[in-house]
Amino acid sequence: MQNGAVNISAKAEYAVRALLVLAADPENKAIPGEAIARSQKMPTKFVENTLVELRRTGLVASQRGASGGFRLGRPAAHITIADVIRAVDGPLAEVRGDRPENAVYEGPAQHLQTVWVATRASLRSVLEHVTLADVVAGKIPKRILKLTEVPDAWRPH
Amino acid sequence: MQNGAVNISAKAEYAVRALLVLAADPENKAIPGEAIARSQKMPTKFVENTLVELRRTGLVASQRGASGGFRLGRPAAHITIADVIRAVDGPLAEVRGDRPENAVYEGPAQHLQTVWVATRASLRSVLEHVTLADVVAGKIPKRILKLTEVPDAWRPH
DNA sequence: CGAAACATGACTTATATAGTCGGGAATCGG
DNA sequence: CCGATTCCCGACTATATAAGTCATGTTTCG
Repeated sequence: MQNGAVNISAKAEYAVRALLVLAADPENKAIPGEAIARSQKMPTKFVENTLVELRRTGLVASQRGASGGFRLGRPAAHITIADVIRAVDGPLAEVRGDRPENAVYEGPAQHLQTVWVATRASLRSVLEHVTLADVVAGKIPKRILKLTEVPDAWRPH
Repeated sequence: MQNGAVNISAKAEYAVRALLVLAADPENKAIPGEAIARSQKMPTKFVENTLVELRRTGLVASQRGASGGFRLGRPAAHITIADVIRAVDGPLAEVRGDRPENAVYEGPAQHLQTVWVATRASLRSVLEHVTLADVVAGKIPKRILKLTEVPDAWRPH
């Protein structure tokens, strides 16, 4: 009972922050892995390894050699936070290691599946609708900002 | 990259299902751990251990000896899914093992914290508003049901 | 008293997480 | 074409969590 039910892993968090650094360059020029990691005070090799993984999924492009580095694979406005998290951590939401739609129950738990599906849907409604460009510009979509304005949204429950 | 970013653990899922069995009894009489586990085909000892944990948090009450068992600690309409998950898995949402409000960033990642807080808020908006009684009765709040009606809500993305 | 049932803690096994490390392969600048 | 830069790849480690199992003790009803 140490980890929360939802846990954005270190790897996923680093990945998002690294891509935000790339997204912040309007010319999308190559930036070395070490510079990316240093600018956000993240563990260099770990982040580099993760960036290479992201290249395989096409989210970033890379160039070797002197004056090489990483750049975004497509415009920052077309990469959502969900895209990044899925690329490094797999499906957004699972129940007992399986997808919510496969969680089928009997008896009094019958309708629990609906709750899990709704949970995933609510996650998607946030993470699939914020792009890297949004975060860099500080322009979070209004509907999502509103969620942070409910009483106690910034406090533990 | 085996586990999704959000993972309802086996323990949490068993806990919810066990409490649903209790919630389904309108007289709230004591039900033995073994009967609870068997009725939902869950591992007996594991579930029993979890129920004892839930007793410590007050969500269930227990009685030893012959004709003993477990019963809900308060009305099913006053226990939300979030209550159960928190009791067994801790905080609903964390980022790199810490609470979202503590995730503070510099530079282009500055506004990322807002995204994490919104994510937690959206989770809460579902899990804190469905009670055990709702699930047993199959009466999921309309606002939440609506989430499951968006296109592809029941399909992997 | 004896059977039923909760209570507790130790134990096991497997997997995931969060990294580090070393060397190889490409590429650019001079 | 040489050498510095930088990505690329795989192996390795340590720690923790997850998901159970098991043995034993303690209450309590009938």
